[in-house]
Amino acid sequence: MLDLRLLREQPDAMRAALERRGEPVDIESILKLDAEVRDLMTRRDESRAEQKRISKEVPRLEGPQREEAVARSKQKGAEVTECEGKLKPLQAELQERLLELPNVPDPEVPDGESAEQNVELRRWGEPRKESWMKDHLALAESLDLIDVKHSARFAGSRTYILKGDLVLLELAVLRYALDFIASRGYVPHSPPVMVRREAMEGTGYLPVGADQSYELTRDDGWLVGTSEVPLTAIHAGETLKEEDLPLRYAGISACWRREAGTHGKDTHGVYRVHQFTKVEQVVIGRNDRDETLKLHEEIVRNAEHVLQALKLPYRVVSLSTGDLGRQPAYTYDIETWMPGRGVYGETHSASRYYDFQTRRLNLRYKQGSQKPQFCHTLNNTVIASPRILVALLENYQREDGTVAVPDVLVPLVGKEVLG
RNA sequence: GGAGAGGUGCCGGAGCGGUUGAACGGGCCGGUUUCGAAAACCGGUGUGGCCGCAAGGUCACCCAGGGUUCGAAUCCCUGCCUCUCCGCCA
Repeated sequence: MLDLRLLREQPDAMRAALERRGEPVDIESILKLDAEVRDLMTRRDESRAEQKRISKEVPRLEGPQREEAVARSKQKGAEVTECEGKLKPLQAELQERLLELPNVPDPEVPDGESAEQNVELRRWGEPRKESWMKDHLALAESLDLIDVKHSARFAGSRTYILKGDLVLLELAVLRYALDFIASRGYVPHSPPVMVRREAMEGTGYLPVGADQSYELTRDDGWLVGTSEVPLTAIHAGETLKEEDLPLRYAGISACWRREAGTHGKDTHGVYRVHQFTKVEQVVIGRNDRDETLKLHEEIVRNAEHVLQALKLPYRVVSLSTGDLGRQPAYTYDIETWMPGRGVYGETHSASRYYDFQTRRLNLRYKQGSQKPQFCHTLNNTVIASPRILVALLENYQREDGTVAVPDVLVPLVGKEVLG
């Protein structure tokens, strides 16, 4: 959520910044609503102040004087009720409109209409693509490591069954990622993946984007698409102590995505699925842009470190305004080389939000007697499976049709070759 | 699923219809005292909205949302959460 004060004070600059996302933004009608709301609030408060004054007199009065005071107080009460009747729907609408606005892209975000205009920042490793290489599904099926035919029958599209050694590899890579991120001071959390509306709304996944999440209709609940949601919501409504920041959290959880609007896209194998497991890093920091930029670099480098340990070639790109999600102000994606696809595929997404999420969550901090301020938030993937398995299988396959286990995972898998 | 108890400020804990933003104790901050510290004593100690250059004014907030009343932390209803007991089940 954006700062209403900023919208009031510099509407033109805000509109221009938001419209870089390629959609027209109607700030005027929001400001009009805001003005009406404030006017009604003033009138409401004045009536209520008068009513309070009168009703304090009541116990000291008797007879007709008392009757008269009660009547006047009642009159003021009616005015209050009238103002509130008008105020409520307007406030609800204003809140709704504010929740619908996306974040302001940072000036550094490259202009663009889509992922085509994302800017590559750096590459690591040597991408390999040999003629004998298979894609991950053909490879895994030949080794009996993935079964999508049976899962489709009883669980639907975009589902999968990992089997045999691949289960060990998945657990190993998740464990490796968790151990690594914990060693960097990120406290591991295994959070609920079923959360209330407020947590989804507070992190920006609602109301816009509701069609991307699974809603539990019998109960008040939503399945999260990432543990960013529960981890960022942990301290919602609290005022943290400045000296405790930044909080570095890691989450491991199941993640659920409806993938609405992606029919026919990435349908092969387990690249794009409805349920997956992810180790995530979340940072809750001070309202300090320089520090936030440093933390952003930190979480990207953390992920790069894991990919380098796994010896997977990757590149880092800066998302353009056309590819940037609604909540982040800036996002780096890390794309890992996938020989089967012959391209780099997105495996990580590292975003900074500034105070966009914390305004929604009412998550603040303060130092001593200073005024509370909204925290900044950031997050990034550490490892997401099965997508990372696509990269591991395809990059580690050998000409004889077997798959090697990355050195750093051998102790965790308990073997050097899959199959 | 059934029965009961309860949710008050940083913490503990009063208040149960009017002058209570909230007694009292603890914590924390500042001061007095001290060579220094402890103890003691004195003072201070929430957040948000609106108006205002400011000083300040005003409204709201005692889990949340409704209601009763001239007036609610206090009464009523609903929801959420916690605890105890019973049932059921991993």
